[in-house]
Amino acid sequence: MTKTMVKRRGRDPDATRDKLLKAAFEEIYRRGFQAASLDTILAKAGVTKGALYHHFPDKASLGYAVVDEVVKGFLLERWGVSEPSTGDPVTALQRILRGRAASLTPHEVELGCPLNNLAQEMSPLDQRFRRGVNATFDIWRNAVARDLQRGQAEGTVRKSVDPRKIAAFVVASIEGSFGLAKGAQSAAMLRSNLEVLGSFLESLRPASKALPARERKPSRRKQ
Amino acid sequence: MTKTMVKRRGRDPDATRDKLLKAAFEEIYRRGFQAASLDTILAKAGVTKGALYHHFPDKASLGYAVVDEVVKGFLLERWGVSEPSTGDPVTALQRILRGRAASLTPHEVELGCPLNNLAQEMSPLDQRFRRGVNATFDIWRNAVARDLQRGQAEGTVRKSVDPRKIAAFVVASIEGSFGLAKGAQSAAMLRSNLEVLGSFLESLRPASKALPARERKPSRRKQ
DNA sequence: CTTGCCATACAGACCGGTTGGTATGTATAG
DNA sequence: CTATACATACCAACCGGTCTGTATGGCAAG
Repeated sequence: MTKTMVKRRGRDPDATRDKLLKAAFEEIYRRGFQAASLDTILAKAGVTKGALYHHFPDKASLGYAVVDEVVKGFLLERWGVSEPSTGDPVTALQRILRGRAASLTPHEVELGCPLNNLAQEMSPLDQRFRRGVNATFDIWRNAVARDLQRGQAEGTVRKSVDPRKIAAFVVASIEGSFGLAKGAQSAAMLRSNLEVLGSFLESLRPASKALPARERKPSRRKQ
Repeated sequence: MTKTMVKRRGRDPDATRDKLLKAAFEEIYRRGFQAASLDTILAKAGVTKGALYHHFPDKASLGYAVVDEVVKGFLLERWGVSEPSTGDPVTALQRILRGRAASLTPHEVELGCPLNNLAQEMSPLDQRFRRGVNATFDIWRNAVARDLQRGQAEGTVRKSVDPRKIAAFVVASIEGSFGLAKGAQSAAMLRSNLEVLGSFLESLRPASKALPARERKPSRRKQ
């Protein structure tokens, strides 16, 4: 109890590290990695260069840590990759899309997806950045692909489609939608795109016998 | 004949400007706008600061000019927006997608779409950048929407869809595909995504009577 | 045709500010 | 006492931008 409790005064290296990561994330999210100023990050975190270079060997390593320890979890949680999904994956994905569309903030419409921002800026410039960012995207893609595959086994997804290809397309469409909406500064465009993507997902269902399947009532059970 | 001919030696302000624009485009494409060094651009263009600041008031204006005079034409030409399309727009779009998929270079897989790069980096930081970039995207989106609308009038596109929403989604999917493929450094992923998008476009056709419409033979005429 | 002029079109030195990074000093916890 | 966890002063490199100097080429005057 004396270990990690009530130690706010004096030394607390973990808290210092966290403050650095959080401040770095915000600054990088706003200006991009290369344009992010260490002095600004330091000021925002309320620490000095000594603290920074005690915890990280250089600016790049701080960036890697932001990807691995902040952005990654942020994204996977926001897109429902963390918790396992059950039931029909098309409906599950559509629900996530609708949820995201409903909970959009002006802030994230303006700044876009932090992981995609880093991917676009740093991929050609830094292999380690690229690997780290792409690893997270891979987790997302694999999760979607696995769900679709399960859907195929359970008969809720057409077997003629390639789950991995669809998954890659879904993720790309989402990120592209965020990116273009950011350029257009239009939450409406983003919502519309997510909606179209949802209707595309509808086409992944197996063709029911002579029934247009335009509307579908999800049973109101929590699963 | 004495005006613009054989004047390669001595003064040629237009040529100087073009060299600056081209060098700036390449440097910005590689490093991003903010990280693009004027000295590098000048070295690549083979001119000096005096020339640069004679033709452009500052770095930002050089960037705007790159968008308007280099990237814009580059993109619109590459995606068939310049020449008007005739006939069924779904098939036309699919052909463009296949053409792009077939002509991908490792260079553009590595660096992505120059316009989208600028959009992602600069949109939140510089209103004029954002407007310029978004204006070009708007031209593209409008062209696609107009084609789809014409398709609706001609009976080759379902009337239940919103052309503008589909157009925005198509452009977003393409840009997202380039972005994610750039992060994954995978031309295969990019091609696969464009292929999936092509199959999505297929679903825009009006439902023919009791015929799965999986395959379709485009008549080999140049249309 | 020639001469002189002057706006144009650069060249290149220079500048203050900011950058990431380092070196050294010091207080704290164990 | 010692390793950890910072704080602070400092640095060379580079940044975008400015300033001054100069050569060119068209044009008007003679």
